Formats: sequence, C-alpha cells, structure tokens
Amino acid sequence: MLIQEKLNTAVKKAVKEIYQLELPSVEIQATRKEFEGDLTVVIFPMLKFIKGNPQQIGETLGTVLTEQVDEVTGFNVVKGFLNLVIADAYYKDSFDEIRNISEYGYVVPEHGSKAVMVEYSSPNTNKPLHLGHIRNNLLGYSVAEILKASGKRVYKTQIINDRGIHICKSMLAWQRFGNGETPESTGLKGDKLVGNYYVAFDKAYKAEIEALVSKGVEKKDAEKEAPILLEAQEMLRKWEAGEPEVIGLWKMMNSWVYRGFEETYRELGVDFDKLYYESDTYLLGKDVVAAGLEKGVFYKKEDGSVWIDLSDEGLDEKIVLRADGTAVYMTQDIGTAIQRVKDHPDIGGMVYTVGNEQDYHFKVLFLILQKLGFDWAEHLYHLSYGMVDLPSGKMKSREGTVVDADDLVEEMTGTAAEISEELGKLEGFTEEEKKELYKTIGLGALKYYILKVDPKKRILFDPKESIDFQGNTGPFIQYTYARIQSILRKADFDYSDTVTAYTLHAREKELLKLLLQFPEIVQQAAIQYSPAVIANYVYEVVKEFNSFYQNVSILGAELEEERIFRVQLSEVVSQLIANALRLLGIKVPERM
RNA sequence: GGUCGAGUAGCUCAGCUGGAUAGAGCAUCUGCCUUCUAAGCAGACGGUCACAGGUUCGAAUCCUGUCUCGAUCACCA
Repeated sequence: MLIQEKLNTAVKKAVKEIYQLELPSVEIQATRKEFEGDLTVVIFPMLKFIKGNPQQIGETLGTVLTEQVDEVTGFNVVKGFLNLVIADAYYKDSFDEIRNISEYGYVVPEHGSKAVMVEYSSPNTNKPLHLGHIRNNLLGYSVAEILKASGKRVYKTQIINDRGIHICKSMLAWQRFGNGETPESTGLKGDKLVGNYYVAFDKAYKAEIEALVSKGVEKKDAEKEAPILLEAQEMLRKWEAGEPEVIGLWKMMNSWVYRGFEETYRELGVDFDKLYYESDTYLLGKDVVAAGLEKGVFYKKEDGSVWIDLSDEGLDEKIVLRADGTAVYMTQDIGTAIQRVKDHPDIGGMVYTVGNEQDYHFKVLFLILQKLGFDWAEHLYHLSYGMVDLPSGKMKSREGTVVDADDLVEEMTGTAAEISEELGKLEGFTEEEKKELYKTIGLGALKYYILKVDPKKRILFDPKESIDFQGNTGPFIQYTYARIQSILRKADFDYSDTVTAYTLHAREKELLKLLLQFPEIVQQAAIQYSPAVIANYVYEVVKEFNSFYQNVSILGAELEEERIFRVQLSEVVSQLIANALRLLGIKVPERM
C-alpha cells in the first residue's frame, strides 16, 4: 500500500480517537526541500472541525503517528504543517519492488475493455507537411502512447483530405504548367512537387484577378470569376462525376503525395493503425441526418436545408445538410464518426487532435452525436492545441511562409551532428551509427521542445533562434540515459541481488521519491491528455539524477553494498527515462 | 458585439482539484574536467504571477469586472 493512503487512514483514526471527530479528508503533500521530513500533513484544513491551535494539533498527531505507523520515524511541526520523516526502509522496499517490473508505470489494458480511437495528422494532399503538422503529429502520437500506457486500448488513425477544390487547384496547375513533370523526372519528393503546383495555381489566380481588376472589374467579383478558378471548380464537378481522365490524374498526383508523406512520417517516427480517406467518407452522414430528422433532433427549413438548434446549449443554429441535399463538413464528420464505430465496434470513445481554430466545430459535433443518442458520444475529446506561429505571423502554404517539416528535421539532425562532432565522444562509431545517433538526438530536441509545452498554449517558433540542446531539453535527458548506460557497461560485478539493511543517502532518497510517482504521473498525463506532464516529470527526475551522479560516487563508492545499490538505482532510472521518453516518441541512445 | 483560450523573471516555460519564502532552463556573472561521459554539477543575479475588487486562517491557483493577444461565431474545410 502507498504510504500516503496509510497515513490518510491513520490520521483520520487518530483524530477520531483524540477529538471524537470524523475528518472528511486529509491533505498530504511532499515536504518542501527546505524543511526536514518527507511527507507533510497540512493541519489548517482541520481547524474547521477541530478547535485549537495548529501547532498543538500537529504535535499531538505527530506523536500518535510516530507511535502507530511503522514507517513514520520522526516529525516536526512548522506553523500548520506536520512534517513526517519516513523510514528509509519504506522507500528501499518500494524500490526493490519496482526494480523487477519490466514496464514500470505502465498499465496493461484489460482484455475486452473498450478502445479509444485517436485521430491525428489529417493532412490535405495538395501540399507538404509543415511545422504545424509536426505539432499535431507529435501530440497525437504521444497522447495515443500515453493512453495505451495508462491502460487503454488505442487505435491511431487519420483522415486524409484527398478531395475537394484545393486538390483540384494543384491538379489543374500541374496539367497546365507541369509539362509532365513527375517526382522521378525532377527528383523532388512527391508532396513537394504537388505543393509547388498549389503555389503555382495561386500565383496564376492572383495574376488573373489583377488583370480583371485593371479592366475595371470589382475585386470581389474578379475573385469569383477568374477563369482558372472556374476551371478548377469545373474539374471538381468532373471528379464528382467520376470522369476517368480527372480521376486518373487525381490518383496519380495523390500517390506522389502519399509516398512523400510516408517518408515524413517514417522520419518523425509516427504511425497509424487505420487510414480513412475523405473521398470515401465525404458522402457519409446523409442517412444519419434523415434518421435524426425523424427523431426530431434536426428540423427542415422551407428551402429544404436541414438544421439543428443548439441555442439551449448557448450555441447557434447549425446547418447539417444543404438545400440541394449535399453534405457539409459537419455532415461528413457525423458520418465518419459513426463509420468508425461500425468498423471497430469496441470503440468507446475518440480523441480528435485538431487545432484550436476548430473548437466550435467540435463542440457542435459532439453535441449532435450526443443528441443522436450514441453511447460513445459521451467520451469524445477534442485535443485542441494552439497554433504554431512565426515571428512574422501565421504560416501560409500559399505564400511560402512555412517551416517545412522535412527541412526542420534535417536542420535539427545537422545541429546534432555539429555538436556531437565538436564534443568528439563517438570513437568507434561507424558512419551509419553516427547518422542514426544524430537523428535520434535531433528529433529528441525537436520533439521535446514541442511536447513540453502545454498543448493549449500557442507556440511562437523563431527559426533564427535554434532549438536548444542544453538545459531543459530532449538531448539533456538523452544524455543522462547515455551516461547511465556507460556506468552499466563498466559495472563488471554482479549487482543483481537485493541489498539489505541499507542507509539511504539523502540524494538517493530524493530520487526514490520521484521514481515512486511515475505510475501516477502516467495516469495524470492520460487524464489531462498532456505529454507536457510526462516531459516535465522526466526532466525533474533527470535533474535529480545528475545531481546525484555528480555528487555521489557510484562505481567508486567505498562499500560494496553502496556500489551495488547505486548501480541498481541508476539502472532503474535509465529504464524510467526510456519508458517516459517512449511516451513522447523520443528514442534513447546508448552513447552520445 | 457573443463565445472560447492565453497573459508568471529580459526570453522559453513549470506551478493552477487553494497551503510554507512562486520554481526550472536560456541569457549574464562565479567556481568545478589527473576520479563513473562538462550536452553536466555547485552557486549568484533576476518577479507588481496583466490590472482592480471579492471569497478564505491562507489566492499565481477560486469568483466578478477591466485590459492585452489569439481563435471562433460561413450552405469553407
């Protein structure tokens, strides 16, 4: 049993015996470093029930707890805080337990439990991925891993926006200006090539608008009448009609993009269990709307369009089907959600990793699904995150003001290489191994940089100020892992046996306290859908370990039991680092 | 205008289910590599927790109002 729970009951029991009172709760927290003790019972909240001065109550309770709870070996009272000293043995015994758990902190999902589907990435197939997508991918992937570790079964998915007017724009531009270029003929990554034509379209479109305006057409009208836009719209109609030539072009260009995306995902280390394509799902949802009409969830306006009234929930009316019977975005999302549960009947909830610009959309979507009466609709979560902005403002693909995902990864890898070579600790590494290591470190820096920030905060990314490799960073944490591996390689004695009757060094005790928190941290991160919780925790552990490492001799300790225990402790810390970083999608190096 | 989110050290961020003197990193400055990897350690400097009220024994944290920034309120996705 955790000592906190034990203290909780002991305090309640003591209060009952001494004051004849039932305490509803007891507040126990970690003792602050500047005071002596390990755990602190806060007396103040009890004053509502117990009359008296906090100092005295503290003294009384401290005496009783020391007598009745084996683990409590001493206490002191400062103002209304009862600081308890917990026996080394408690921490030491707990350590010996977790030492033998292979994935300490992780919970194995129960067989037959409900699954969560986590959606992330969901790109358009007309342009390459950029820094905004990176945040989305890293967040979604990490939250999926965290949910898994917290004991949930998880499906990772994305919906690929592979159709629509924006796709037709790049298709049309390629048809017009492409001269038959392919990724093979140009040596360009497929998504980059297609993205270039999306930009080319925009350029041509703007030129046409300007030409029209100079002929005296109003700008607003010009934007609607530009021939190239009309042609793109016509192409979309042809696509919807299934015209073979357009479909062929569409398939070809999308396949280029997919190959490009796959490469980026592989580099980033994210993956998916199931892919959905908008071209398959964009017609879904209409039958659900019909059913909802019958149930009275929706209503029809005179022009035939279908709406839902959410004014009772403080929202507006929202259209769910156009007058001509075609679907809107909302219709699709309703249909897709239902389709997903049809495909995976074990789904009990879903997480949508989508930027905060769509907060309203998801609020409405979830309400609609609830009103339609699906039981899983109670467990939908919009993992909303802030935009990644540049000092110059928003990233815009059309205007080329984006930080390209591949470029950024390459840059980070390059920086990692520079620093590594400067430090020159990689004797005996093959070129291949070095490349692998640089990627591990570069990605570690990037991923940690993005994930340590609370998802809902926006990130201002300044390309000129490169991401740090020192301090509260991914590489620092990786470095600590590598350091420990070095110790383990050098520990040429048998350290498998449990050390008994050991007096903990103050820094060892601090480390053990932190280690014991990990399972709770994983749960907290899952409840809050926040990789930042993991990131901040692992940083704290690593800082504490480095302090220990620098101030306490491990392999050079005088006593054999010290050497053994400290190597064991180091090993457990390194496993914890690896397990925590895995939840962030960050790899650990054996050397660096 | 309505709604939602953010505002903490020069910069980037923790802390937010109320608890002790608000913590880290970067930057600046001081020490520490003949001892387990100095991407490190030890320390210094740095704060009107946007502002004003309120609740409380106690508020960065909860409530109200104000200000600033962002998003959103489309038969776009």
